[in-house]
Amino acid sequence: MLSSTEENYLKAIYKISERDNKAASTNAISSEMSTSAASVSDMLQRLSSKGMTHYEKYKGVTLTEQGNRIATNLIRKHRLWEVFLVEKLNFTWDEVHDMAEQLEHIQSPDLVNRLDQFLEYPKFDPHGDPIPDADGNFTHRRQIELTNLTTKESGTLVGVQEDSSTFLKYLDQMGLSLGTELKVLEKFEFDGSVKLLVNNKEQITISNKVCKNLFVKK
Amino acid sequence: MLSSTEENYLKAIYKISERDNKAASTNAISSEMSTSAASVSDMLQRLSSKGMTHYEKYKGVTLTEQGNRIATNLIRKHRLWEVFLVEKLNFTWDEVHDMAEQLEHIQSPDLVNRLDQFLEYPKFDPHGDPIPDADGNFTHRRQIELTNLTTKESGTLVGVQEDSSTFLKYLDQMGLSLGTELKVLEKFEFDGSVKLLVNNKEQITISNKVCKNLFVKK
DNA sequence: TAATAAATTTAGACTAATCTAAAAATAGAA
DNA sequence: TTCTATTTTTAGATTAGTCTAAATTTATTA
Ligand SMILES: [Mn+2]
Ligand SMILES: [Mn+2]
Ligand SMILES: [Mn+2]
Ligand SMILES: [Mn+2]
Repeated sequence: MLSSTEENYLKAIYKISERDNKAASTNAISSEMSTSAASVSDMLQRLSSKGMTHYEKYKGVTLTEQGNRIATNLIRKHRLWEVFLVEKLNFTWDEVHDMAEQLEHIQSPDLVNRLDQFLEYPKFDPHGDPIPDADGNFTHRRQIELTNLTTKESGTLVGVQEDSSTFLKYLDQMGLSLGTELKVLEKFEFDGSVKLLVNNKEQITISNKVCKNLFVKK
Repeated sequence: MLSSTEENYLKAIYKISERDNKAASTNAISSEMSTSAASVSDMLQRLSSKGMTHYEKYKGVTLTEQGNRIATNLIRKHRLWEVFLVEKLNFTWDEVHDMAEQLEHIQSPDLVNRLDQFLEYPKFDPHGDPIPDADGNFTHRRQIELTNLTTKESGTLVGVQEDSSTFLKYLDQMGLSLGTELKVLEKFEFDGSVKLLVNNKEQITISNKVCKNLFVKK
């Protein structure tokens, strides 16, 4: 059985490996978790001795099959709890992450599966992220960055990259939520900002940085 | 903000003070929590320096108003989560305690109240224990120990003292659950065991020890 | 390729929570 | 009331997780 701290390291390693498609470096983990590189280095040895990671000094870490299974299950729990908080307790999508960070560490052989059943097996969380099933399989969704749409192309907002509260509240204010229909009216070369038609009604302009954090389906 | 460990100490102190109607002794806490008396002694000083307890060396501890508020809220969270697990996720009453022990430590200003609303403000948990409201007020229930019923008296089972899984499973096997109608047919002086009529149907005999753990309402 | 910069690991220290063993204080019995 | 048993506290160690500073290794650049 792992501590919450160890579990968080596994999640960070999973996230980084997935993003960069290579072994997670000490510094990358350190910055992801806001801890010192020294602490990370220390923890990597412990996780390896517990069979959770493959680790060679100075070369970074990857998850073992067991480590991967635990990380995936944490993501499953995190996202199912987020669905619960939004669907059943009526929290907004910007409020749930911190609670889910705690709830994902609840140890119980059965709880997550009962929750899954209670929620009727949702495939995506409130931020559009896929929820792995009990075997760790994700539903793959063909989604592209909003920046990849060309002028006059349309798409549906299906996901966000960031899930910080400030970013999500900004989206709310702009009238953007999952399911919103978007049409690219104009792309400004100068700073990469984009003028959009939202749900065939309002026009808004958003920065390149915001665009990069939005996923759409054509 | 307190650690889970500190919170557990407050709960133990609350429980003991309530049961014995006096300051909780180091040994009582030690045995309640299965830790050494030395650890307890150490923790009591820390909790006092944080303003959670009134503590005088060798005299035991009581909770301050703040300590009491936190302990009560922990009990509120624990019991509401138990209701959730039984009512919504269909766990049985003997399965939920350990999960609730973890869930009660989730920190969120709002979660417990949303949960309370979602569950439609239950007044009692699956073991018949009262759930304090957001202000810390308990619904008092006039309940008596089954041992206090005399021969030929009847009552409804409304609560259990113990909530260990083994005890609850035993009750299930005997056909006893909250709401069950009981009539005392005979009391055996020799060992304090009692013959009962259950729901005006079956007859069972239970030991004195079991009796002491059952609460009924006449 | 050699020097320098960056990344990583090691060394040593700190805190929370725990323990055992020893010392001190309180309570109970003679 | 004095001795003894019990309870409680203190002393000293240990482990997980963290830190800063120093040492080491790897990568980059001249
Ligand atoms: Mn999240
Ligand atoms: Mn999410
Ligand atoms: Mn319980
Ligand atoms: Mn209960």
